[in-house]
Amino acid sequence: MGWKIVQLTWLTGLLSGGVATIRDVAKAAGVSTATVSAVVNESTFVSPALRARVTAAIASLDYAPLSAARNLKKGRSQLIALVVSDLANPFFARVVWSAEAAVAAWGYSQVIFNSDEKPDNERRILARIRALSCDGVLLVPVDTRVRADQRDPDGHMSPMVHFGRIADDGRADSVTIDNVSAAKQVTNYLLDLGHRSIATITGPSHLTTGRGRLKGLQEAMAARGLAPRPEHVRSGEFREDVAYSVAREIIESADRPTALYAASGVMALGVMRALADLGLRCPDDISIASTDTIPGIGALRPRLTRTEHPVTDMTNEALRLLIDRIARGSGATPRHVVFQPALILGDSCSPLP
Amino acid sequence: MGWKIVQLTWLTGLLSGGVATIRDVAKAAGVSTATVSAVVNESTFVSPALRARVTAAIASLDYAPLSAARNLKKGRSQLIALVVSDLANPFFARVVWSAEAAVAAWGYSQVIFNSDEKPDNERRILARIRALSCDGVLLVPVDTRVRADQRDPDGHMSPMVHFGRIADDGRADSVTIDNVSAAKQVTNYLLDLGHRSIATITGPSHLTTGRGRLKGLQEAMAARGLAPRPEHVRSGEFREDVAYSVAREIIESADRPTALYAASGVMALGVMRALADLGLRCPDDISIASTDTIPGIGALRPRLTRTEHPVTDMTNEALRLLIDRIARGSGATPRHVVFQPALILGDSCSPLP
DNA sequence: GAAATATGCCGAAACGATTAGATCGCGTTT
DNA sequence: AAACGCGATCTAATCGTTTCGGCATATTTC
Repeated sequence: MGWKIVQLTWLTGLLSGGVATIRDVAKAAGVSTATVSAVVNESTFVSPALRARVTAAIASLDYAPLSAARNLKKGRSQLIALVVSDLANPFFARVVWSAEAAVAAWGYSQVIFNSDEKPDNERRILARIRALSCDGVLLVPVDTRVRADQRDPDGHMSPMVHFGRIADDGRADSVTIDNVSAAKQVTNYLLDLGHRSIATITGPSHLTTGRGRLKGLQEAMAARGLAPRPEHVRSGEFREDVAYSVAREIIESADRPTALYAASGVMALGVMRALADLGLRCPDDISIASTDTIPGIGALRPRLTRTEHPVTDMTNEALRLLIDRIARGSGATPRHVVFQPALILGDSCSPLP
Repeated sequence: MGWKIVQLTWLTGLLSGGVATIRDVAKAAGVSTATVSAVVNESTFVSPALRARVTAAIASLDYAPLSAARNLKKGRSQLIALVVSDLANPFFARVVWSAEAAVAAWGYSQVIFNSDEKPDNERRILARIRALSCDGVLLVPVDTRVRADQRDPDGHMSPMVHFGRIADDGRADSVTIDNVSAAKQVTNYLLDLGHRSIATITGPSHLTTGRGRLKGLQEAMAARGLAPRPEHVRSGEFREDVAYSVAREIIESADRPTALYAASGVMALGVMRALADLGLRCPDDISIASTDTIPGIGALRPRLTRTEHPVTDMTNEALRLLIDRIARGSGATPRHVVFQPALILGDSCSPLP
């Protein structure tokens, strides 16, 4: 029972400055650091008696293992990086929200980065992520080029899943939405309503999201022997203000379309605002539909007809892939999971006589 | 010039498995690890010749210092935790966005947590933050009780700034909005329009935000010898669905108020949706005003009259306080910065005849 | 009852960086 | 010319944890 004596000494250890270390705990409990570690990590069997002493010591010292030290030894950081292309976009805010829960559920913590659609930022961020030695990366890619700098010396890539967009020639795992299908669903709905003059405000053509949604619209129209008028096809950043001004142009132009397809939620908002400012009514003057949604869209009248992304499912799946990739290494061939959007009918589109 | 020989050996070091370490670089450049460290950190003067060799070695080995090791030695993690109370709320999504930029500007990275307004979650998160040994915490507090577990052995608190709400008896630095003033500005505006029957849907009374906004409304009315009817004062979580159902109740009740003050942006959305569903028009049937906004509110018609928070300024200031606290330790007395909200006039309120 | 095998715990060497203190040249001063 | 100072670099200890190998002690096996 010699440990009762040393038990008195931990107080000095505690008072002598910083936070309690595993050595303080070991001393207080009268055991070795190996035993404390075993108790903390439940790695090997420890007798109930010692376990109790250690647990008590941990509690009284308010000890918590320092992750920096643990990470150094284990070579992991318990960190997963989420790099989104536009944090101001409610869609990605939603992703952050979903991802936080999923990441926490897997025992990791989530570091957030915003590339703001700028390749330079993306590069900086990826370097930073590497410096932090995050265990995995969830990336909404901005730069479509091959990202050689993210490859490790063996030529493999560090654990990374692309989200929402495909880049790097599909060499990374990815979770995306079927953009073509989304646009097709919306376009077919509009065509079924009798619309023939359909305009679209879509995203940048260098992104699979922008390209795919435009392609879907074109294919759906082509299937009925139609095509959008060139001046009715406009692409630009996925931003509310961009959509606002483009919508004004389109609507004020000589041949106003009868329907307008906005390729994202924030764009739809911009379009609606343009309409309101122009004193036009939807769907009486023009039908509006979109892909992707934004929170609070429920308060908007008319109710927007749109396709919605299963964001939570997509995020969970992305994280599953990432965890898997972390566990299994970079050997396996990349997997690409594509989700299907669902058409939500509102009353922002009216049939054409 | 003996280092040319060893230069050939770094390849073996590289091929022999993992990522390059500072020792590999040192060997490749024919210098000591101390010199490499000096070059990397620009801590002491290194001659141009050596610096060049080291830089070249770093580049060819694609070396990046392992933060886990660096953090262990330096006792810092380069991480700042942001704990928000509801990631689903666009207001906090906005905070995350602003904070990301500010945090990055200070050279830190941002770890996100969502307490979801649950004290238990908050406790878990704070423990996690401690384990990660984040250098600082930006916290939207949920639990108003004293957080003893966040105090270090000296009885001081770890660097932490409260955001949006005050808790822990104001022992931590804080950045908040003047909630009373916000509610007063809105209420006075409504009163000036002639409204006398003003209802409010406000936040939980245990939060300074909920309490303050109610207090502002009451004080503004009291200043004119008025008071809201008890059944017109409803408090609940800051959520869209809560506001929706409460709004329906209030509006469908016998004595419908002529104006309704929603204490937050999402609540205002819920109210607007309730109005739309009930087939009522704003401001003809009832005037609506709120505090705090949500992105995309610009598309909403009528334009909402509201007070807005200078979110970016608030976030920047919070981070400034936090950095300061990190640098200066926990000795200094806590500072509390209060921002003033601005009244934005829309057309969701009409004068009463 | 001795040998072989488990069991429970400890000692000490890593992990990869930083940094105080030691060392080594080399130009200045006296 | 000897002593000195100083700047540039290196050596080695250190941060707090995990973990491998070893060592008693307890249990089984013949």
